[in-house]
Amino acid sequence: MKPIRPSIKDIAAHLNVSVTTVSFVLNGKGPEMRISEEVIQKILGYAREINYRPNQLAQSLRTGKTNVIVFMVEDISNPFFARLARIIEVIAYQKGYKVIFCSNENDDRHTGELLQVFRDQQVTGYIIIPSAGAKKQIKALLQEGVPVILFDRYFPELETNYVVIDNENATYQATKHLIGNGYRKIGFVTIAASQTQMVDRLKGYKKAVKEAKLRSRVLELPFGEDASEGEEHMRKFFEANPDLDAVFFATNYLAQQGLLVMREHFPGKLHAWGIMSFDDNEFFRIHTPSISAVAQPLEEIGSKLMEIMLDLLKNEKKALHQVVLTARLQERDSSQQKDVKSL
Amino acid sequence: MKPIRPSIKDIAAHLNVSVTTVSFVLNGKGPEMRISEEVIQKILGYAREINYRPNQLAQSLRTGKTNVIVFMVEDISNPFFARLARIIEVIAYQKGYKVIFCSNENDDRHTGELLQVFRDQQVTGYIIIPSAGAKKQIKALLQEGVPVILFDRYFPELETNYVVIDNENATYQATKHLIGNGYRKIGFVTIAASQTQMVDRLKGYKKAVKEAKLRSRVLELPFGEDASEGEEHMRKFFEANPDLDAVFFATNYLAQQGLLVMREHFPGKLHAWGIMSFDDNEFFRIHTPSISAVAQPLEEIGSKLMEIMLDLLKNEKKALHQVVLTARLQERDSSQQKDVKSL
DNA sequence: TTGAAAGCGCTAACAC
DNA sequence: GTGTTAGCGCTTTCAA
Repeated sequence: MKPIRPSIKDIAAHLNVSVTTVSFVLNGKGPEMRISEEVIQKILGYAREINYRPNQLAQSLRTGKTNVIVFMVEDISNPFFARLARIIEVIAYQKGYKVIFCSNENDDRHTGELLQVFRDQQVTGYIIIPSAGAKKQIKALLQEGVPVILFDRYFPELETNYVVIDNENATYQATKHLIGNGYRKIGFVTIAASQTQMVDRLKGYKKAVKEAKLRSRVLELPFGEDASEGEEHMRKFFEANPDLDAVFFATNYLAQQGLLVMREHFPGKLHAWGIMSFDDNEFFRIHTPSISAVAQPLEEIGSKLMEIMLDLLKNEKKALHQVVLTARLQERDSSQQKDVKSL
Repeated sequence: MKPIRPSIKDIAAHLNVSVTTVSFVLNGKGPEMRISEEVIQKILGYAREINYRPNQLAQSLRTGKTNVIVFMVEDISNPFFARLARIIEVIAYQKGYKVIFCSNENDDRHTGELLQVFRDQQVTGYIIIPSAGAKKQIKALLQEGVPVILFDRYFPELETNYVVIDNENATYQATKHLIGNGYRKIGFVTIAASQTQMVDRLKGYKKAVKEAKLRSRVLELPFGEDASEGEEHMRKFFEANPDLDAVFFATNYLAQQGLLVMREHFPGKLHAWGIMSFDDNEFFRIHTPSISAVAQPLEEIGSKLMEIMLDLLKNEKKALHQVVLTARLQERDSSQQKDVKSL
């Protein structure tokens, strides 16, 4: 039933030329190999006629290139990653690459296992958000010489390509924005993690608070907690700090949990407090009050990642690309002038 | 620099056995082929020692099986699809399959192009949300004999595997719930599409409304509009129907757009109207008022899809799996008893 | 200018 | 029980 797909051999046989000639022509090396125009046209024409499509498996086996790019994130169902995936996908398919995606759940063992699988698959390139302790695995990958790009965070000690945003400056500016709008007792909710991006965000907050001679009030949630535990911690933190007048969530899921806590336990604060989140989100526009956020430039991150990837794939001598992009502060109602808000 | 990966041949050479023996043993056919326990252990031991991993490309070229499953949805950045992707992913990797995902943008040409690419890649199985006019492409795929499962919607005229939910009954029940809670003038916002799931949702709404001897008020947005056009249409619809006391959005992104419109142009209605959405969402819990929704059983859909896929992959004689799952009504504040609400 | 042939790593029919 | 060998479909060196 399954129609036998024509192979290069069939073409050669039909046209009374050798497979070599066909292969050369099909790979655009006809002119280079000085194959006669007549033969070239004959082959191209027939290939089109029978709708010839090369067997990519065979091609890959031979060349060692699979044209598959892995996109590994913490959790593909996180809207931030999902939207990025979408952007990467579009560019990759345009350029003839396929994307395999996967979630490492921020777990080192899982990261290692997945990378093992992909190595077996001879994956062509990697775009990775590394889990906290994945330095060794990443290093091993680098040593194989395959293109690897980290993003969102990176290992300063490792000479890798990466695309990140200026987390420190972004939180610094956003915190200053809150201060500028009259907030003085700003809580910062983050997770206890040594990952560069979280460290930098905390740094930015502390810098702004210190400059304004305010006291920093940080809640560091234990790493790896589930949502309900996090919510419980936040509830206690808000309770223990009744004088807070603003809160800054260091990631979008922390904001999500925090908003829920506020809604359920401190409904009054929802409109009284200044609220700021890292990572923007469609729903922050819809929420009442609408939530101000540090918006990562998703399009830019995605296209930069692919631009670098394509460059690494093309050029034998691999340059080092380390890109820091600027985030944008999306001001909304939740961070409006304090006095105006509390009216 | 790149360490040469040991091949089956290396093992054979090192152990003074033939590649056949090695191949059999490694594929667990040792006992079947009555290869001596001693040789089996020797091969297994050495393979483990040098950390042998088969070249999957060669394996695939030979067997024609790639162990790659395609997961094609409208838009992977839609949270509904992203969460489903996550569920599929976990199961697939556990079973030794890889998942390639892609978005067809609900566009037939795009669907066709993607399928072409995957056919070239010798993809092992397909899980697809078909775009509206993709019947022909799906049919072609079926004829190749590869496992195909549709979900979310399907083509009744095509004998395919599918996993869907009982859209009609779900909207019927949800509409009855609104009616039961005192709402009488319920608008239904949907898109003009012939896709089974949208047709069924509208049907369910109409049935409930008719049974209650109420008038149906439907806004059918033109297919393929962008968000801002949709919002404009909704604004006009709400304006033209000032007596509405509830609104039912037929998809999560329509709800998203609608909530924004209400927030910006009819803030009073946000608390006065009954609101219901199809497809649940984390943010519906956080929203004020929290939004009631018809929740699709994501876990169940995902595991059912993979269960069917694994069955199709395993069994030569392929059974037909047509599964209809039940959605769950998630009642929240936005659909509370009308009189209670308007207090 | 074109063709023959080796071989990528693996499977499996067939031979011994 | 184990080995020989012919491919899977393609690229590429070498020879003509």
